[in-house]
Amino acid sequence: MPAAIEEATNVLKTNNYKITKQRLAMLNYLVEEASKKYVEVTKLDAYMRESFPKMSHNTIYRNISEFEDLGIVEKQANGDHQSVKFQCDFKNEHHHHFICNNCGKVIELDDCPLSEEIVAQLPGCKISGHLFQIYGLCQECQNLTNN
Amino acid sequence: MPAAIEEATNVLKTNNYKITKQRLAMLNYLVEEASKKYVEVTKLDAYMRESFPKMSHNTIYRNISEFEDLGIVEKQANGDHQSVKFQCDFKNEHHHHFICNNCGKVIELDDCPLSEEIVAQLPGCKISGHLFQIYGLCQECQNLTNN
DNA sequence: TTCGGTGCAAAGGGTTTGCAACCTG
DNA sequence: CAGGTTGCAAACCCTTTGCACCGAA
Repeated sequence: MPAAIEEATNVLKTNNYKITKQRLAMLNYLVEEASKKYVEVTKLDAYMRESFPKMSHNTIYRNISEFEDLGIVEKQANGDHQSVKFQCDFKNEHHHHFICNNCGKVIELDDCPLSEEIVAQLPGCKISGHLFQIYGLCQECQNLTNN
Repeated sequence: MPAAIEEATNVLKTNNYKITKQRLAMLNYLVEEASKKYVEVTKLDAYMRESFPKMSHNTIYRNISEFEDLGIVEKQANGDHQSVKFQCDFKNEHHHHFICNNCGKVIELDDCPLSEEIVAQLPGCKISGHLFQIYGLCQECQNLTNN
């Protein structure tokens, strides 16, 4: 069993969630397909139901939601679609991403742009979070579209 | 007629869109309610159909989409909801926002965090855009929730 | 054995579509 | 008057819900 999946199942166990075939199948897919890029939830749903025809939307969506609560998965609303990414480390380290518009690939950035000068522009505001993402085409996808 | 609406109708005319009662009603609402904050499209839809019971979803959603194409409106996907904000100046000046999680109020920031150091971390990538938003509670909403 | 997890099927909510009638320019 | 725009109603897609059965611990 890959380390990432073992980590994830430990998180589940620790939080009194049971390890089921369906959850393992979803984790497998996420580790394979969504470790370095965001995958649309609808694609995950379609894939799971193709591979395991009896699996229900119910199971898929509820588990994704639980994975999110546990920090196993990161969810974001990009355009009209919800996408998820497997959280390789569960340390919840603060980081930002470049995201390829074509393939969804993610590149982590070193810096966080939330400087003190910016905070100073928001007197009286209680800041609870922020979002910083860069969009574009990764090198591979540029090559593809040039052909 | 408020200047903002005149500006918007000019954009419409310039692009060969007709000025209809419905579009004016929507612009009015947007100028009133969505000039300094994001408003959920569903709220706009509900309000328009309450004020003008014969107005159809069709009209509302298509017009919002056209307004977006023309730069009259800014759309964003926040969580599960689509929200829109009226673009006060159509100059498409580059700026970022603090957005209040409670009332949707927007405060413009002076700085853009896309530095050269960050770009340098993405060799070979073609950057097409970026997003930087700070979330939290504005002063007014903090006071409300404390009561 | 127990209760959390699942499959099934149906409902729900937001958004889009097709088309005839309408109205702006 | 013509073609863009609208209203109506239904379809659509994604997601959630209710409930009886199942199976991990």
